[in-house]
Amino acid sequence: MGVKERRARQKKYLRQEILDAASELFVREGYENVSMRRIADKIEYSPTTIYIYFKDKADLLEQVCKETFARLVQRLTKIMEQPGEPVERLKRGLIAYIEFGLENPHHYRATFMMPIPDGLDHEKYHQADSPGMQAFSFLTRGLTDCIKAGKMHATNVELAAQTLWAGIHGITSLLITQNTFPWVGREKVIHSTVHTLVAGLVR
Amino acid sequence: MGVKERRARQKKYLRQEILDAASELFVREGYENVSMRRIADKIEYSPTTIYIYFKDKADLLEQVCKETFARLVQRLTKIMEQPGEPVERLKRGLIAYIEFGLENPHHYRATFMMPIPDGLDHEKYHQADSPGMQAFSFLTRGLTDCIKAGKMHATNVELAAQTLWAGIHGITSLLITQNTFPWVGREKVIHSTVHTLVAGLVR
DNA sequence: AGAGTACGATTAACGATGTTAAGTAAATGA
DNA sequence: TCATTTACTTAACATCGTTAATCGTACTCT
Repeated sequence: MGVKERRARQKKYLRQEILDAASELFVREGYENVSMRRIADKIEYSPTTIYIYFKDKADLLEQVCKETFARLVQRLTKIMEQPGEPVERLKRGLIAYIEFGLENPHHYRATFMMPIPDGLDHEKYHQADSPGMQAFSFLTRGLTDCIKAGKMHATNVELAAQTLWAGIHGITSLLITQNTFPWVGREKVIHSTVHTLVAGLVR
Repeated sequence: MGVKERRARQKKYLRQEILDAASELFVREGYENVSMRRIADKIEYSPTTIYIYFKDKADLLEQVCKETFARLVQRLTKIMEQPGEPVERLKRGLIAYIEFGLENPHHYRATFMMPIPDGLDHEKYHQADSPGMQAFSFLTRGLTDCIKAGKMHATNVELAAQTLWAGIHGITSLLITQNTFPWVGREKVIHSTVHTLVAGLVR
């Protein structure tokens, strides 16, 4: 009776293969420069096959990004588990977020720099279990840790977290899109942003 | 002999008409949802006519954004001319920038949230006279005003300006793309971002 | 005034895109 | 063994940005 299962396994395998091919192409050339036909060529299937496994191109991208951001969550978890001074830990988390975005510019762009599709997924998009939201929740956790340790005044944690997010998203996205801008130095401006944000909050 | 001039005037007129039509459509529906044919329909010309006045669709968008950002520069100039406490003035400028971005989300997205085209315009893109750079220069000017007034320590003005830009760009772009996110309140988070940034810098 | 020309604008077409409908062939279940 | 489901493909549609070829006319020059 293991037939059904074998088929399901094969199906899952091809799905993953599509995901991998799409991911590699998206990473290398960017979402809008990759066509469904190119992805299909890469895995040596017909273009329409992809539509059996994914609703459309946007859905495919969404799944690819989900995978990628799960890795970010993993990385942040590791940082937050480490002991030590909570403010320094928070800073390390912020920097990890930024570096992750710069390592995966196309995925980052797709998840945080694209207009949310017109579909009525208004709620679905910011569900707590989505990798994006999970990553965000690390901010509030890191902040409460700082407050508990008396390193920060407890005003409005949610507001502070959103402020932090804005800041690190800002430098991440700017470095991605404006990479020809005469930055004073990538590392420098990353550090300065993180430092300024935290300094502005601890005060 | 005014013939040449009349023709030039007519040409300029149509060019402006294309610009206006494109701008309105871009604003209403976003760059990628507007086709050349739609723009042509709106002004009741053939699609190919647009190519007489603009190199391609990207060029058209660039010119549209140029126009829009000239308005931002105008607004910032007005703010910077006003007398008063320089830190407060800087803050007003930052908020004006953010509000401008939120008022013109499609243009803002086009100029600051899109990957810079592969063309070798690496230098052309960040020329000092481009509206984007002009807007940025207000930051350094606002900062030096603060330093001169003794309200801020003079460390690295350029670095501080870039940090500020990252921050205000962050909240602007996030509010544009993640408009379904459960923000604690648009005004609140804008104010918090601006406040945190300057607080982190003055210290 | 008439021939030549330059130029604004158009028609037609190309290649590529995302996506759907219809069809095929093989594996499955009765 | 025959019907049905399943995985996949071929063909096609509508639309896109863009180019080439062409048309018509207002202008220039002799």
